[in-house]
Amino acid sequence: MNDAETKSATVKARLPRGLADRTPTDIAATNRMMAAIREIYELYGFEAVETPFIEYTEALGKFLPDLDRPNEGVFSFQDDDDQWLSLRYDLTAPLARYVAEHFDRLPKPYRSYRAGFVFRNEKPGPGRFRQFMQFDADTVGSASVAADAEICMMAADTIEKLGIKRGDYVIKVNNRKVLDGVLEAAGLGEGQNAQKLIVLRAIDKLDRLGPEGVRLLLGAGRKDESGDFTKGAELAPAAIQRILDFTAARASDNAGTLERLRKTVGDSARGLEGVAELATMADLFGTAGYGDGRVVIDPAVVRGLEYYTGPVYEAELTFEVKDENGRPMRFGSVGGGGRYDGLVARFRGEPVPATGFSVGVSRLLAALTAIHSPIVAGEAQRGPVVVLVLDKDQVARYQGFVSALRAEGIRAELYLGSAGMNAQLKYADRRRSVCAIIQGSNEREKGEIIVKDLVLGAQVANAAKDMDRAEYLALKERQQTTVAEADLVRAVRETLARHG
RNA sequence: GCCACCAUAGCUCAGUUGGUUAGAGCGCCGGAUUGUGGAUCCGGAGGUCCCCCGUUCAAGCCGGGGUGGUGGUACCA
Repeated sequence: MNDAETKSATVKARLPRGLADRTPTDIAATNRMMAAIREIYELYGFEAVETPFIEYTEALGKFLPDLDRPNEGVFSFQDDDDQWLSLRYDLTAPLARYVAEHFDRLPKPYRSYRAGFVFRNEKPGPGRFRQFMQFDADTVGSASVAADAEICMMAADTIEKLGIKRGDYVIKVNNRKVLDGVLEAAGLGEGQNAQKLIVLRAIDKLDRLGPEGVRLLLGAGRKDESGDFTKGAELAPAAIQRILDFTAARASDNAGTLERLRKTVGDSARGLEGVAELATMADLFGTAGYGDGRVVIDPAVVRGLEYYTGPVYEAELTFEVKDENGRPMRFGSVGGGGRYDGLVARFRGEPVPATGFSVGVSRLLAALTAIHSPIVAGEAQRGPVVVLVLDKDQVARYQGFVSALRAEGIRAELYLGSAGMNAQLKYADRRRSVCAIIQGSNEREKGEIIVKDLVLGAQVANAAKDMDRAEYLALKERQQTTVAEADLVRAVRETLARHG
């Protein structure tokens, strides 16, 4: 095979878009985040459960019966019996399936948490991935808004536990029933679900498009800068104004917001029920001390998902995140949730109230990385002790040093490459090893080994940039100690102890 | 899906009105030191200039088409 053929036969190493490899640093940062979240969730009395990545598509509610295939947004494939399977796109639908399947043996209300990757076949962007990690907590079997309020407060605790300061985030709360009431008052009744959905999506864009953009979407439609036209909800001007009043109803405090909401829903019974729920939650927040800006009622929050039936919540970072070119990055919410009283009922036929919250771990990690947060910028782990190979015919002897260290529980490895001493030390440096073990013929004849302290060496090198070579070499000598082979473990222990 | 912009070494980029053998910095590998990483100096490897077609004596550069990427927008069940 000539070069050209070799080249064309080579597979290009590339990752599909929207997916990411995780480096040791990423993994360590994620683990720290997960541990923090778990600690709060368990403190609140939630217990762990885990479901698989794959579910029947119909269990996820993503099968399109009219088209006889799953929704495009989910990764799907057919089993050998032709049944459609899908990768889960969130952790809520699989939980609903789990609870329905094991209903009789679960304590009710059932409080559980779970973490894992979810998959969405959508166009990726900054903070948007096709595989990403979520960390959810849900209470199934309680219709009380106390369950919703608790989850909002836990969300606040969780975000803070992740090292985000009070004031740098906010948990926004709204209620779908209030929105329903507003739509009712605006003349949109039961049968107009398609239009309701358009309204929902339009309100969801409020932060990007502003009230005027949303007004267009609620009316005839909106043409964006690129000339693309989005069809609107075709509502009457009075109805549009009522909806915009609703989204702008947030006042300086929760009591003021509730007062405005009462006016906006008019005499819609459902709307008033929603306002009453929000009032009860506001009381709970106030009593628990979360009414200080950590949890606020914000009617502009609706969330895009259809299945929410009552309170909805969203966790937002309030500081601006910029990319390396200084441009602001749009991350969206770093968590959210709400009440979904209908999801379990799909499996059981009887209503089972449920509410839950989801932390977008991947998105949060991306945001924290972008601002160089110390939570995610922790030092990479120290590497193992590296035993150098100076004489290739002495490998067995070197391997013996490695075994002796491992037997004492000290992480150690034999250099397995083929490079010279220089490169071997570079390797140990790259591995962030604390020390390297060196034995050439001179030492071997005396039954000795050298323990070279790489951390101390780095410190000396930094402080010694402009000394002459002789001085530099003299200092270098101090970074290594020569001991008898029998003292190997003791000498390594001392070196490790010096650097924590 | 629609719109805009972009594509030259592992990375960030330069490359003249179209003109021989396409460059820099960083990184990587090696040496200076029988046998000592990170500083310094020296050397080396590394390229289908995204692909195809066209214009031309001549294309990294011009034209057309494609592919890929980025951003916005839509969709996000």
